[in-house]
Amino acid sequence: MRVYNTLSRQMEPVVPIEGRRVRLYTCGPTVYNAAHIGNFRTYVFEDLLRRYLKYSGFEVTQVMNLTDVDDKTIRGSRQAGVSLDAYTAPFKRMFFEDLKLLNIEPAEHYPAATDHIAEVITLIERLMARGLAYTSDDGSVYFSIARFPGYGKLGHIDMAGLRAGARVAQDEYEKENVADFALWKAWDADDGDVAWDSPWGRGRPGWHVECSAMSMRYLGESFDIHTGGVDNIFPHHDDEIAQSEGATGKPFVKTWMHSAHLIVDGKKMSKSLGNFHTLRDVMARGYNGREVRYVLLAAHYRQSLNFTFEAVEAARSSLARIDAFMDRLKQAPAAGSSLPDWALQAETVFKTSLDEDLNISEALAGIFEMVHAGNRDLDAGRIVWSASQVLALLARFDTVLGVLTPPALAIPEAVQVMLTARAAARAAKQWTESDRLRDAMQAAGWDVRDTPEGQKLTKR
RNA sequence: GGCGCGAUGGCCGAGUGGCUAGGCAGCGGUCUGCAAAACCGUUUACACCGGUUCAAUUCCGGUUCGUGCCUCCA
Repeated sequence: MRVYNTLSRQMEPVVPIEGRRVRLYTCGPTVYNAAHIGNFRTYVFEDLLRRYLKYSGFEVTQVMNLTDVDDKTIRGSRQAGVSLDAYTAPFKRMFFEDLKLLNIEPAEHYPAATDHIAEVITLIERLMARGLAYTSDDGSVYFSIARFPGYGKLGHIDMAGLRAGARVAQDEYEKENVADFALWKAWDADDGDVAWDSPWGRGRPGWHVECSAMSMRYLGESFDIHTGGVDNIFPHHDDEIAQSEGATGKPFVKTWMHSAHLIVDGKKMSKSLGNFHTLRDVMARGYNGREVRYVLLAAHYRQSLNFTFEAVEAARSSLARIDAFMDRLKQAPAAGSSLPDWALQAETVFKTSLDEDLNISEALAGIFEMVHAGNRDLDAGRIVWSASQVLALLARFDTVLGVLTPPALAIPEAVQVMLTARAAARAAKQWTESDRLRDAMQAAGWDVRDTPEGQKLTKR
């Protein structure tokens, strides 16, 4: 398996530092609101990576952090008039619910920043001891980028060429260099009661430092893969490299992987354009997590993805096609004991495609070609292969894709009654009554079609 | 200004120096009481201008348009 490493800007083979275990750190959410579908694009990409590593025979230890203390969470809790914990708790809960809706496999660890203040302080002390950090008069601690050679290597930022721009806050005059970043922020009135004791006085951690502290705690000082959205390359991930390598003197991360952004209707998602969607917004329009997952999954992770409701509709139809094929396989007579050639080919395509930087589009194309070939055989009654083995192969694909298993159908009582009545009407060849019941079920959101095995229901 | 990415048929989205990606939608047919599903067939491509080459959607240069980052945004 090869992946694109942002650090080297090249494709590189995945070779774990230790044995077959891949240690993976994935930047998680800041829990100050409901995550939007753009966030989930990244989490779905990370889930694909995790699942495919396992499919390829690696073991995975994944960490996803929860940022539960920063400017936004503090501001939110103050506005709501509740404690920081009380403010972030529901967003944490909602985040895990959303992961479940999208069938994202749980990581091994979900450390929260507020539970790791001790680790943060220890890390800052190491940086102080090595002369890479300094305190300001108000009791904040900054990282000195001038004392860390190679700062900006991930984002390929040439610090000499940076414009001293409008986005540098006015009140940060205490820093030696405008690009120095806070490791520890001294308490001020806006922080309310959010503060921890430290050797430098009361305060709270800077943003970047939590990721270094928590990744080292759970994955060690050097680990295999670190991921996030492209916007995190600089400064966040470059700052992590500076802090971590500055403190340990060891390489921090071997491979950096970044997902491109999602756009909506061809434009950047923003609240002012009215194209800003949370997962719940999309589901409120009648789509399910599986359909959304398919849309987010189906495009290559380094390509920006255009999210439209038309695409969700297309995802629904595509999935229905696969569902119908799997249904047919379940009904197929027991015949041969091995896989047909077209299934073996799909397996090869699946592997060679995903091996090459997770080329999901090609892998899915391989599956659709398999559906096509399988249907043709089924129509022709040319079944000299084992349907159950084909189903088992699809199930193995699904350990990676997580979209092939349709949600269980809970048929409402009223629909069940109509279904039974319609079966009777059909037996008596009362077509008018049969059609009336079909329309009624359709109005209730259920499509019914007639097959040699009887009626089949599909939820719309 | 610096460092990047992209432009493929009605829509989404792979890929390749010569050989049908795939999905959705459309059209014709088979099947069906009628449908649906499925299958078969089928229409619409590689932004523009040059160059390299026997051959360019693919490589190189330029143009246009879009887009990301450049100090706490996945």
